Amino acid sequence: MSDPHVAPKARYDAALAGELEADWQAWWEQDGTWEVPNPSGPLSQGWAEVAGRPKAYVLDMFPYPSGAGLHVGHPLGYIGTDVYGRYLRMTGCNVIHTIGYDAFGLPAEQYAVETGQHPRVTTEANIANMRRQLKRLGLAHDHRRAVATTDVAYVRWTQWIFLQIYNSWFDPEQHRARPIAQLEAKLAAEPGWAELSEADRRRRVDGHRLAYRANALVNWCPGLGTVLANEEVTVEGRSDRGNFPVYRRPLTQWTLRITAYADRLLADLDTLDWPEPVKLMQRNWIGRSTGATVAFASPAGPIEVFTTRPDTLFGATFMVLAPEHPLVDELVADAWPDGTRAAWTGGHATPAEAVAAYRAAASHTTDQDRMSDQRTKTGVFTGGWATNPTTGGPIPVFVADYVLMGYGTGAIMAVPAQDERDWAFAEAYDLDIVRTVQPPEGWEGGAFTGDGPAVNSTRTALSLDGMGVDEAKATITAWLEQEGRGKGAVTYRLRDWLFSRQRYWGEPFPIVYDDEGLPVALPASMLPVELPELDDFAPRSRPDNDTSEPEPPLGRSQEWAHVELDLGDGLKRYRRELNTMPQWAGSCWYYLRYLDPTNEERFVDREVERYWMGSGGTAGGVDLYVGGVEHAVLHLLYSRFWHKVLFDLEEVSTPEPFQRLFNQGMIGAAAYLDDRGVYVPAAEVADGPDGTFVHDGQPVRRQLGKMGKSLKNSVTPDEIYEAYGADTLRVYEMSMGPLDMGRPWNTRDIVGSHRLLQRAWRAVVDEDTGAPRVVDEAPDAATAKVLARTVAAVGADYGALRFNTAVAKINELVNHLTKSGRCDRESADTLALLLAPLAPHLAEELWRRLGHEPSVGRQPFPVADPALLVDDTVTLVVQVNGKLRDRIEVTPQVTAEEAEALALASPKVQELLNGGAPRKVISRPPSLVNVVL
RNA sequence: GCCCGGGUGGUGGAAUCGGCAGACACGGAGGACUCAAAAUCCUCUGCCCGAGAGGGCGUGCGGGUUCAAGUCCCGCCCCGGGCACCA
Repeated sequence: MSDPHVAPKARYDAALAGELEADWQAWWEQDGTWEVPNPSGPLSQGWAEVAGRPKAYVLDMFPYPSGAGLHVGHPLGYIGTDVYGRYLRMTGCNVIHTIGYDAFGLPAEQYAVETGQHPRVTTEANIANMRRQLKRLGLAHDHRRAVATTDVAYVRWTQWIFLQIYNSWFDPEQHRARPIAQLEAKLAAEPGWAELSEADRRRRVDGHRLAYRANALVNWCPGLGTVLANEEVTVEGRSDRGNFPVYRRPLTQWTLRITAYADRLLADLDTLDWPEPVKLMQRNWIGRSTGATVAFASPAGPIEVFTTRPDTLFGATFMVLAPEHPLVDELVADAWPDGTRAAWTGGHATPAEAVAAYRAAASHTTDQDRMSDQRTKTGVFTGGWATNPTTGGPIPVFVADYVLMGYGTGAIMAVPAQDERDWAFAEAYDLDIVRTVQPPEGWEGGAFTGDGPAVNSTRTALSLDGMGVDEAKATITAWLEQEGRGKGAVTYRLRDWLFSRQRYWGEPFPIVYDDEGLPVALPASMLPVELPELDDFAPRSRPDNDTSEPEPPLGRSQEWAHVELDLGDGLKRYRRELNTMPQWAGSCWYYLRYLDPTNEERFVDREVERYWMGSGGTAGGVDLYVGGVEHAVLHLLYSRFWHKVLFDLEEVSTPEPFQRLFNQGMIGAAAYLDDRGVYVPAAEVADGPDGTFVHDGQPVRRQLGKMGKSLKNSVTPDEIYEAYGADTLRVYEMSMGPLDMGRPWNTRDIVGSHRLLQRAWRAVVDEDTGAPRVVDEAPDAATAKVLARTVAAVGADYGALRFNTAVAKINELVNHLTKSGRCDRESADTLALLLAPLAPHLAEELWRRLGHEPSVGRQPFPVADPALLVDDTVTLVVQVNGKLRDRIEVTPQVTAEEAEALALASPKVQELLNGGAPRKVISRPPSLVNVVL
């Protein structure tokens, strides 16, 4: 007796999907289906077959191997690039695609501090788990090329690139980096060089390198014995972990001279096919401002300011210095001078007292707080006066934290009439306001920042009155230059890149210090510099009042920190650099290592790099780079900077790394809170009445946002693999909406994608026997048309990353085949080919059962017969006054006159015309006629 | 506050060039098959009025341009993301 509960044995369900997905993944692996050859070197086997094809470099932003593993939001981009890469391969491209791991970083180190487990151990375990989860998706990656930034062989070349940067300087004349030896030769020819000591010469040269040491403020937390990242510091200025006080203190840090490249980083954005918002963010981040520097005379010497509005100089009625500005101490007067107004003193007896109190308060204010808007302006008078160079009159000098030491010169001339912040400060502190730009009639606001004729701007030989802003700027700048009081200048918001971290789990610097304390670069032959083994990763806690130098974890290993080396002048003792590089270092160049992952001679072979990064008439580089918009600035800017240095040094062939960038959206999810504000498992929430939500009989509140463990709304790919298989997950994620838009995850909807694959399977394969059920006949006329339309549309959609509409078109084809109840061979073959990029395991299986040799992924993508794309008749829409009134089937060749006649003859139109004549007829054959009454 | 996205049925979304709004899917309703159910297949499914034929309304809100607006322009509202008190 047969059990009626058992489904047909060859039905495409989760079990069968899981089985054939495992089989095909094993087959691909063994066959090397997705391995792609290089033009030369160890990976060049099979090159001859593909040499003539166009190349395509498809790249994902690589993941951090977190211990939490993946949720279904993570692989969205990876599936997108996989479908795209598979499609390109089927259209004849030589596609390179793989994925690696950005594996240095804080979480592994913190875990090590807590458990004593070596970060390498946890990192490798996490990578293994993530690799398993990703492999299950069936991505067409060349796994031979996968690298992790923590691989010793990879670290070696990260260090090597650092050495290239270190051993370079930026030549402002040629506007590019050049080897440091060329600078040395140039300096040696200058007078006075011979008199310098050896150490002074080195200091001179070091001052020009692209990697240099400078003092920078760090978040030092004695209680934890470590330096903290900004995100580890609370708004109250205490440590996230342990709630210890955190102090901003200067520390000698490695810094990369990215500002030298500001202009090129800005200009070359125009050559890139990137989303405009990302370009805009980079432009704003670089923040180029043009204006002038102006020197104001003061008893403490000239105070230099930068302004974008030199035309308003006559209206500068006071100056403001940042609390950290070095001239503040010299400006502070012994007593409040004559002319000091009550509001200026902050209630203190002397300027010194007032400034000291203000500075103390400012040092407790966090950056975040200082940057927050709408905060009332605070400040205090220094008791010092400066001279406005145009009017010659004295103006008071204030200290206020709305001026930042890190931007411009750390000092401003305040022009309240034309600057909103200065206006607010002037109002609060009873300062003079002089308009130098005439606001429009009826202006009632405060500061006027727009264009208008200059007023109140005349003094003996100089007058700006009546000029517009641009003319006034040019005139005053020329005057400043002539008087030697200033000159035209460009300032950037971009600052040099702080490149060292007081961490264990990062790349050690290939730098040692000699007995004079000067840095010496190790030769490339001594790379890699490996991390010392430590047993205890926990930093030593110190008392709060401890002011000794923070010591990075690498200092823990004394035998590592001190070495005896022969660096060309005999065996000597050196002290190693104890800082490590930031996580950004490894992610700056991984796309180059994918190209040539095992090369021991170079970071990437020249010929291999030229081939894969080569340009098709554009700036060149990676053909498609997909990742989250959260990397719009830092990673993408740092990476472009490294690439440009390597380009200048002729190590890579293109000026830009990523020709085309695409930001995939984030998969969000609903989280639910009960009336106590506690998250309840989202999977257990049911719909209540009137759009409300219920958990366990109690109403709960919905909150849309990210997916996360703590929000109790995480869905892992593993549960979806289990319930439907990987192909269903792929199809679902691609069908949810446009790839670049965020969208909520909804497990309920997946079944639709599963049913699509089931129906496709059922159209081709007999569910009872597993044999193909195709008829060896040509498709009927209607089917042939549907096929052609689908092929054309799906191909276009794949190529344009419109996967959601591609899925819809395939759905229509499958619906047609299901409805016709008959599947001819051409339809079946075509269906398998169309599905190959999207649902590759199912497509391989259909292809094999249809009697073909694998792999379907190596077949050419179908091309539609253009004759079948032309319809015999089209629907002519007939509107009266813009409203749809009738539809008429016409030939596509219908003329405007014919269409108009047909429309007017329509009974509907006749009825509405009611014997009269239309006022006007718009005829747009063959799609539309609009009759205007 | 500024900058960038977005707002279309019960839900996710489609409409790529100013020309039929709502493709496709989820959910829902009904039917076929079945002893019954699951699965599958078929039909319907924006809202309102109407027995029906049909009619009216409809893409966040208010205006405008146009023969014609989801799409273009002006002014608002709401949601999401980003940020720099940048002189």
